[in-house]
Amino acid sequence: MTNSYDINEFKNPLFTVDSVLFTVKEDALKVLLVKRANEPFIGSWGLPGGFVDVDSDTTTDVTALRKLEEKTSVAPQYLEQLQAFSGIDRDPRGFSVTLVYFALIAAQEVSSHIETIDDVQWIDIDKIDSLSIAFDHKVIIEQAKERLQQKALYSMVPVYCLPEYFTVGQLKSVIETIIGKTIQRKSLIRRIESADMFETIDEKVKSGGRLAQQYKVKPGVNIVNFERNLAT
Amino acid sequence: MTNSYDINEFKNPLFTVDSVLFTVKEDALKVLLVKRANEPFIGSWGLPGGFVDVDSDTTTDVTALRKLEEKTSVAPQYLEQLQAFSGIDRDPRGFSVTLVYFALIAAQEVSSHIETIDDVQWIDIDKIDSLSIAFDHKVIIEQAKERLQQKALYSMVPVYCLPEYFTVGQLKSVIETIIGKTIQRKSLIRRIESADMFETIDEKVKSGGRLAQQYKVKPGVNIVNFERNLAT
DNA sequence: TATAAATGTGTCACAGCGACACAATATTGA
DNA sequence: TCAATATTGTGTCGCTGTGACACATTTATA
Repeated sequence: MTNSYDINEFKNPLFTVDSVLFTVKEDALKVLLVKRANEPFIGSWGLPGGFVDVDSDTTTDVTALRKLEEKTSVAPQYLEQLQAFSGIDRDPRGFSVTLVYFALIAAQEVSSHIETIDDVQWIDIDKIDSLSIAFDHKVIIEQAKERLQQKALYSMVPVYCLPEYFTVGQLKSVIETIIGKTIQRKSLIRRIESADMFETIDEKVKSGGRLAQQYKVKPGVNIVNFERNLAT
Repeated sequence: MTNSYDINEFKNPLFTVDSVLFTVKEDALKVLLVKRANEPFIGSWGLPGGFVDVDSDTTTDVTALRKLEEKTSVAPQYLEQLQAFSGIDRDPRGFSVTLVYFALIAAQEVSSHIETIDDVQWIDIDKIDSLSIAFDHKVIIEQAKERLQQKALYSMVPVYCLPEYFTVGQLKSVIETIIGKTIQRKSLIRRIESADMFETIDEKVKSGGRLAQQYKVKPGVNIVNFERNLAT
């Protein structure tokens, strides 16, 4: 009934899973890149990823998480599928497909681990152009950036670049770094209050001026999409 | 330099490309389904799709188009990637990945061809639940529907369910069928005028009342995304 | 010729964002 | 001690785009 042998498998495309892991650090949007240890493109920077382990990975989501954890030692706070990139030319070994994920994490969560390694680095998104990047990963990163920027206009995803407790000022700063424009504090507060996805923390925190209210994401809550974009 | 032999290829996941082709016909949202001629799920309805032909397909987009044209004899007016679905259990032959596309076409473009065949049919989206559908295609169709509904709220994609020339009334009807709610004619006209993606046609057309203005999509124009959603 | 049916227009209310003034509360330095 | 400064938080006005709805326009039909 199930053919363990399939005529098409001979020419199955090469299939990999890669992730574009973003964070905001030092007021800049950064991407996690890995110095490639294997051919092709050995020595170039590329996205963290690899082949599916069909014996242990139950889905490609698991593959993406596994590969990210190998490089960062922690799971990202946000993960979603971006898009698949395919083509006859993008890999010298033949027709290939990369399923790309788009992930977010707070810089603090990984920085201590990253700093001890020199083949895994946070690269400033504005410096990608001047680097030699493997495969079509430069294009992929660009598309992931655009998706993140879009999402920042109509959803609260940027909170996943922040630690568990955060202030309005921190979130405002992260959003502004992502979209490359300033936004109104007032508009952000209105959204935080109407979204109903955050809890206020009793203890306030120093911030250079008046003590700031802290928030955290309500456990198990879904990301809210607003019906309107912020200023373009 | 290029290894024609790769250790991982032995356990490469099964990779296919499927499409959810929508149209609006008789005031209902329909999906093109195909009666499966092969195992697994022989005899069940499933999405049109299949394996990549790595010798002739330059990208998976081409695969999706090729498979759709085999069933409808024409190319869809709109095609975009939806998402990949993967898992160890979704195909009895083992770990598999389906890259799913989401496509739109005017019913008139295909109806004459479809009607002569009985293993390819437009199925009403509300009747999917009561059918036996192959693989996880029921879930996939549901997700594609949600994406289409979202897009209908902030973009003009629904025009691709209409013939070249269309009226405001026709577009209004198609949108309402997709999202399952009524919208304001006035709001739609405002969007048509501000989007700058349509040309008016001199010749007006009968519509049961006053003659209706006709529109067509400007050649080579991109779909406009509005900054605000229609009523939810 | 009146009625029905659809198209097209004018206008008001409402929601949410932008802008900005201003109040509140912390730190810092003279 | 107190003014200057910095950041947070609030109040409010204007603008834009959608919803709602009335009304005018144009066609077919009885």
